Parts: sequence; C-alpha cells; structure tokens
Amino acid sequence: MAKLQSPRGTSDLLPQDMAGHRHVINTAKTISLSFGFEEMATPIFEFTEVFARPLGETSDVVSKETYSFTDRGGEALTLRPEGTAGVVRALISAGLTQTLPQKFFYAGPMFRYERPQKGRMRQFHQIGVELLGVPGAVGDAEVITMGHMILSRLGVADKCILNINTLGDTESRLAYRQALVEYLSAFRGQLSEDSQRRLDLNPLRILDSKDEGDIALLVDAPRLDHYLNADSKAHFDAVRRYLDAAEIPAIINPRLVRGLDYYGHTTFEFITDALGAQGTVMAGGRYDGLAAMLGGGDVSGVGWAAGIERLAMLADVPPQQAVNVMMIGMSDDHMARLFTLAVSLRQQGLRVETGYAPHLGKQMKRADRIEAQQVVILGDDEAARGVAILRSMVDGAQTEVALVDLVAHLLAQHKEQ
RNA sequence: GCGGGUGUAGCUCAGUAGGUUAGAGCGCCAGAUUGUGGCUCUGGAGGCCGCCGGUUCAAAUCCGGUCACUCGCCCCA
Repeated sequence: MAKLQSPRGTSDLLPQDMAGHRHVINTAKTISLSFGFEEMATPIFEFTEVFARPLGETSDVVSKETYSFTDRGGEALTLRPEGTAGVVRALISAGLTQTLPQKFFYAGPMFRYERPQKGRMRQFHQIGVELLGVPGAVGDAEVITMGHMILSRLGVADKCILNINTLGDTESRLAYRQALVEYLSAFRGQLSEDSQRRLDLNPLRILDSKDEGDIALLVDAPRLDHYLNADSKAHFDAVRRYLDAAEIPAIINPRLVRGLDYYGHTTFEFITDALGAQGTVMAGGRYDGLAAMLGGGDVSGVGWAAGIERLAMLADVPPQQAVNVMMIGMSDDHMARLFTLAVSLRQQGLRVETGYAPHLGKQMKRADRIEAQQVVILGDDEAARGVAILRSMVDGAQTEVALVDLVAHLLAQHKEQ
C-alpha cells in the first residue's frame, strides 16, 4: 500500500476526475452567463471575522469545522468553509453596493474539518451563484430556475427533487420561533440530546431532526406557515407562481430550515437519494440580513451553492476529445518532419499525439491504447518517395499520402466527421 | 466529536482449526511477430499481507493500539 497519500479528506483530481469536475463548472458557467451572472472569484482565505460574524457561534461550521490559523503577521485567518460570505464581503469591499443589482457566479475549493464520507471531503469544491440587491420574488425564482437548468443540462435534474420552504420575514420568523420554543419547552426532557441543545441555540433546526421521538413531538407543534404575515405569504406565493410558470416541479417541505439568522423567506434544496446520506445536491435561500452583518448596509441577497464532486458523480460527462492522429517517425529526422505538420493540425483544432520512440510496434500499441483514430508513419522508404503512411486504427486500412498534402488531407477528413 | 464495516500485487479480490519460498484474474513488461496495434500463446517483473506492539516454538491469520478508507449520526454541498 502506498505510504505517501494526500491528507485526510483531500483527494487528487486525476484526468478522469478532472473531466467531470470541469464539465460541471463549464456547464454551470455557461448557463449562469445566459442569465447574466458573470464569473468572479474571491480569496480562499479571509479574515476569520468574515465567517465568524455572520455564521455565528451557533453554527457548527464555524465553531468546530473551520481551518483557522494566524499568519506570520499575526492576522486571524480562516480557509473559507462556504462561498457566500466572501462574495458579499467582496461586494462591499469594491463599493458595488452602490450599483445594484450585482450577479455573480463562482467556482472553487472550500474547506471544512469534518469526518469524510462519500461526497463529503475536507477540501471540496462548489459552484455557486449570488444575486445581490433584488428583494423581490422574481430574484428567488430566477436563481432557482438557473439552478434547475444547470442540473438539467448535467443530466441530474430528474434524479433530484426540489424542496422549497419559506422562513418568512424577520417579524414572522421571530414570532414563530417564540411560539415553537414555548411549545417545545414543555417537552424539553423528551427531546433528543441534540434537540435540547438546539432549543437554546437554534430552535428552528429542531424541525429537521431525524430523531423519531422529536418527529413525534413535532406533529402537534405550531406551524411556521401559520405565523407568516401578509408580506411573507405574498412573497412565497409569488415565488411559487414563477416556478409554476417555469414548469419546475417542487414540493413544499415545511421542515426545510436554515439555522442562520440572516436567512429569511425562501429556502430550497435539490435533493437526491442516489448519494446516501449526502443527498443535498444544491442548496440555497434568501439572505437579506447578511450584508448588514458584515457592515455593508441593507442589501438583499439570494443564491445557492452546489458541490461539484456530488454533481460530477451524478452527471453524464461527455468524453474528452478523441486522439485524432498519432505521429510516428522512425528516426529523429523523420519525427522532426512530422513535428512541423503536427503543429499545423493542432492549430486547426485536432488532437495530435507524438510518438516518443522510434519503435513502431511499441508506438502502435500505444496508439491503440490511447484510442488514436489514425496514425501517420514516416520511415526511410516513405521519406525517400516524399510520402507517409496513413493508417486507420479503426479498420486497419492503410494508404500513402504525399507529405505536402498530408495536413490538408487530414483536415478534410476531420471536417467530414 | 460518536457508532458499525473494511485494509493482502497498479486494479478487483482469494487465502484463518496459526505451520516451508503468499495466490488468481485483469493490467504492465518481454518474446513468438528484428517497420505495423487489437486476438492467441510463452515467459517475466511487481507484496515489510496498512503501521506499531502483544500472545506463541511459529502470525497475513489471534489480541490491543494506531492510521486510512467506507457506511450511519452530528453537520452540511
């Protein structure tokens, strides 16, 4: 067994993995751009405050899952555990709060010190979008629609179900929170250990407890939708009308909540049952309170993030460009001749492999392994006559083509395909 | 952080009433075929049996610890 391995919870993206990874990013980027969301990037580490302030002490992510360190200058820094805080920080840093709305797409690594599982790594990668400065339901709907289109294009939409819910505005949420705490406090002793802790820190999260006892207690608990004020109801109704118009099927899941204070109104997740316990493929919501927590004033926001590894596991990944031609020269002189021709072909978009040693049998074997469509062979006999052998690896058919015509000949064949 | 499962060749895995030089298939390399791949045949390389310690005359095998992977909880993408 290899003694030398990457740190726990990290993995290498070898070409096969990278192909899926890149495909997810490219697809998401293309579709995001069609909605007017342009790509940006933020640093992979920020001042610890950027995450600590909005995510708060009640969040496990910040309290025990971050990679935090002090740099040589004494600054408290943290590797980003998620993307939204950094994007909003960047928005504020650049003064873009003056020119709203702003629409961003991003992709990159995130870091959380967690126990690794399938689809859950310590360094993992996300794509995400953020729409800043649009408080209306059309913003929620646009972001969800964009997410759905990306999942469709990747071939994973029909493996997922869109769950949506509303947390209401601050007024509605606080009223409900109070009612829920009052109700559950009477049963405190019967709640699971985790939920007893949540009752003080983060009562809404009890709603999505998986503990059977908790679930039974929640049957008669107050319902969030009964505490929504008129504005909150209108917002959620409008979001649902938009989704209907876009013909995106969704189920209302009253237990879908977010623990963080800056989340309000719409929350949603695309969930699959194909990845075991890590079923959430894309998750997001409205976070109108976040910018204010970072000192950026009242800027509404809505967005989502999705795990690239999880998406890549579910997606249909198209094959890489095939090897169109492999050049085999029987000596350095002959190879040099083909070298020049190869450059011309590559400039025209063909994928051309180089034969690295003048041993025909070996090179043919390699051509077979890399699934080259054709090989060009140039040896003494051919060079003397100004031709090269062109062999199809598919059917073994072999012809001779004048060296001066070779590039044009291969390009013409390539275009026919 | 908590609980379960699994670590033997590059890959997938056999191999325990503890007992000589630890196996198979695939892959890799070479030859048959010295300038022509796939198919076939022949041969070859490649293992501190995850690591450390213990029990024993003797450990891949039993015991303890540890590391890694994996499934679930927590949390989350």
